[in-house]
Amino acid sequence: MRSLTPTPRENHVVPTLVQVARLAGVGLGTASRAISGDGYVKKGTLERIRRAVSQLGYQPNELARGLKTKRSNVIGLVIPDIGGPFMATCVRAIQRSLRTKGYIPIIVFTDGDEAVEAQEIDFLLRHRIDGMIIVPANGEAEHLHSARLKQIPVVAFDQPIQNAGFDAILVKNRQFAREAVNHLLGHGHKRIGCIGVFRHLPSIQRRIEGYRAAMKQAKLPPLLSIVSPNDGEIAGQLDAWFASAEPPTAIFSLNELTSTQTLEALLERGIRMPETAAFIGFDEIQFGPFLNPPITSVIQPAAEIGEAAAKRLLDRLDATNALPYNHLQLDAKLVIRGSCGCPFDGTLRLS
Amino acid sequence: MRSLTPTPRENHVVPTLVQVARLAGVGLGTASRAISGDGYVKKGTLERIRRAVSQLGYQPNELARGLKTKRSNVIGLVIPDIGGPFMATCVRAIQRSLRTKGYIPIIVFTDGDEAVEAQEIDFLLRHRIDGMIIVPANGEAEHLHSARLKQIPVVAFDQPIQNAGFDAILVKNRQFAREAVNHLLGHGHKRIGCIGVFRHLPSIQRRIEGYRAAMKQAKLPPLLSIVSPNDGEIAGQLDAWFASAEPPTAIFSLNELTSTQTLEALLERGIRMPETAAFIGFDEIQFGPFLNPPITSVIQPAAEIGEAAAKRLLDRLDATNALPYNHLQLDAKLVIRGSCGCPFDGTLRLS
DNA sequence: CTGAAAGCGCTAACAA
DNA sequence: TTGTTAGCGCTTTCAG
Repeated sequence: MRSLTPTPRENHVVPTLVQVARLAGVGLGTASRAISGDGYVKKGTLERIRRAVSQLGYQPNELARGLKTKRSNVIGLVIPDIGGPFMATCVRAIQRSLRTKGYIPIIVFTDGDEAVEAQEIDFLLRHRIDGMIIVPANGEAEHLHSARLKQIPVVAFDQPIQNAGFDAILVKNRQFAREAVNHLLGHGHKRIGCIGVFRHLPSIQRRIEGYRAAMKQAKLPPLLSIVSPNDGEIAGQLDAWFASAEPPTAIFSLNELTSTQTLEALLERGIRMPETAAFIGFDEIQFGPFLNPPITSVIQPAAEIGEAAAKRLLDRLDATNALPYNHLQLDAKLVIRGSCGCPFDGTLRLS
Repeated sequence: MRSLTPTPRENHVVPTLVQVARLAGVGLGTASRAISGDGYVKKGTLERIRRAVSQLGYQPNELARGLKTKRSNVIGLVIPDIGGPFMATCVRAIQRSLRTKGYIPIIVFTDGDEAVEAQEIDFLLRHRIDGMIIVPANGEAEHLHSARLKQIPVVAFDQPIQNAGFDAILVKNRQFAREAVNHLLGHGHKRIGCIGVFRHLPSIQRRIEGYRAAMKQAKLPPLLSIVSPNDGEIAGQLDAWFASAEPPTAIFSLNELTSTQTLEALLERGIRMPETAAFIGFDEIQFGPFLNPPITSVIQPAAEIGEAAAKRLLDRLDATNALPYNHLQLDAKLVIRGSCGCPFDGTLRLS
C-alpha cells in the first residue's frame, strides 16, 4: 500500500479534516460540524465521520481553529515563581479549573521583575491567549494597561492591579494581619517587631496597616522594619533589634520570604521561640508545622484563591455583556501552632 | 477607507501584517521578511516597517505563523505534579532553557495517572506542540507510542520510557541507592529495612537493585517492603517491623513520598533517629534539613536534570539528521546530615 | 441536513 | 531587494 516514491515520512503526515471528510465520503463542512458538535448532522453521517476520525487518528489542529475563530483556548498564567506551597497550590487549582472548560494555561515566570513580566506577557499575546491570570510584579506597571491587554479578560490574584478595569482575588490582608498581631498582644507582648520586604506591594501594605492598627489600638508604639530582600538584611535587622535596649519580645513577619529568613536567623542565633521571641508569620512556610516549635501562621486558602481566579476569568470569557470589575477578598486563617506561645499538642504531621 | 457598517469594535481590532505593510508602504512579503529577520530587506525599508510596527502595536500572530510553518514553538511539559522541591526546580530550569530559544512550555499535570496522561498528551498534540518533555506515569504505556507522538521529539526525565526511540535524563539510581545503604552499613547496621511505593517505576526498581546489591555484598539478608501509597500502609509496615523480634536498626526510603510518610510515622511514635532507627531517604524532602535530626538524603541535581532535558530536546528540534537516542545518567549526591547517625554540626539553614 | 466557497494571518516560493 | 500569489487547516456563511 506504500507509494514507491522516496518520501518515507509522507504517509506519516498528520491527517487533516479534508482527509477525514474524504474517507467518510462527506463534505468538509459536514465533517467540521460533526466534530465540533454544533450544527445538525444526521446520525448515520456522524457515525461514518467518527469512524474516519479514529481510523486516521485525526486530531483537530487548534492552530488553524484558533486562527479562524480568533480563540486559542489558551490562558496565560503569569506568576513570579513556583516554589512555595502557596503558589504551587494556586497553580494546580487554576489549571484544574481551566482544564474542565477546555482551556489550557501557559505558565510563565517573572521572578517578580517588571521587565521580565512585560516581555513574557508580550510573548503570551503573540500566542493569542484568550485571557490572563496574573500575580502582578507591580500592579501599576504601564504594560498592564496596553491596548492589546484591554481586549482580553485579566484577573489578578495575591496582588491587585491598580486602577479599575481588572478583577482581583485577594485575602483580607489587613484584617488577618491585625488578628495575628492581636494574638501576640493577647500573650502579653508589648514590643512586637514587624519585619518584611517589598514595601511597594499593595498586599504587603495592607498587612502593615493591620499591624499598625493593632498596635495603635493597644496604645503601643510600632516597631516596623522593611528591608531589602538581599541576603543578610533581615538577619542584620534582627541583630540590631536584639542588641537594642528594648528588644522586641515578639515578631510578626509579613510574608513567606521574610519568615524563612527570619526563622533561619533566629535558629542560627539560638534565640528560642517563644520564650525569647514569639513568632507569627503571614503565609505558610514549607516546613512550618515541623519546626520546633511549629510555626503559627496566617494561612491563605490557596486552592480557593486559584479556583476563584479561574472562575472569574471563565465567567468573563463566557459573558456576552459587561461584568462589573471587583476585588474579591477571601478569609485567611490564623493557624495556631507553638511559636506564638500557645501550648502545642505535639502531634507532628509531615504532609 | 473603512466601511460604514456598524461594527464599533472594529477599530480596536488587532493589527495584522497587512496593515503594517500598508502603513509602511511595502508589500506583504517584505514586511514578513523584515519582521522574522530572514531574507534581505533594505535598511531604510526596514526602518519604515519598524516604525509601522510600533505605531500599530503589531504583534505577530503565532497561530497563523504556526499554521503556515507547521511549528508552534510550544513544548509540552507533562509531569505528575509540582509540589516537591525537586519538580519545581526541574520545571524552572526547563522553562528557562526553552525560553531562551523562543520556545514556551505548556505544563500539564497527570497526577501519575496513565489515563490522565494520555488525555493531556492528546490535548497538547491538538495544539501542535513541537516537542515534549515528560515524566512518564508509566513508561510502557501504549499511548506513548502513538504514531503522532513519534513525529516529534520526546525526552523523558526522572523516569525512562521503555523501548528505544526516546531520550531520558536520569540519575544513577542504582549506584546512589547502593551508596546510601553502604553508608548505613558503615555505621554498623545489620538490619536495614528498605521501604517504598510504586514498584512498577523503573527508577524505583533501580534503587531497589542498589539496596539489594549492597546488602548482598555485606552478606546480609534484605528486608524489603513495597507497599501501596495509600494512607497508613507505610506506618503499618513500620509498626510490623518494630514489633518483630528483630526490628531494623536503620531504614532506607526509596523516594520522597515514602520518606515523608515514614518520617511522620517515626516522629508520631517517638522513635528516635538515629538512636532507635537511623534513616536515609532517596530524594530531598521539603523540610529535611530542618527536622531534628536533619535528614540525610540522596539528592538529585534537579536544575541540571531540567537543563539537560531541555537541551536534549532543543538539540533534537534543531537537528537535521537523526541523533542517536540515549539515557543520560547524572550523578546524584549523598548529603550527610544527622539522621544517618553522623554527627551534625548543628547549623540550620532554612532556605 | 449537506456541500461549496471564502477567508483567518502568515510564510515561502516565484517573478520582477 | 521587493511585490504577488498560493495555500497552511479550519469554521462559517450561503445555497441547495
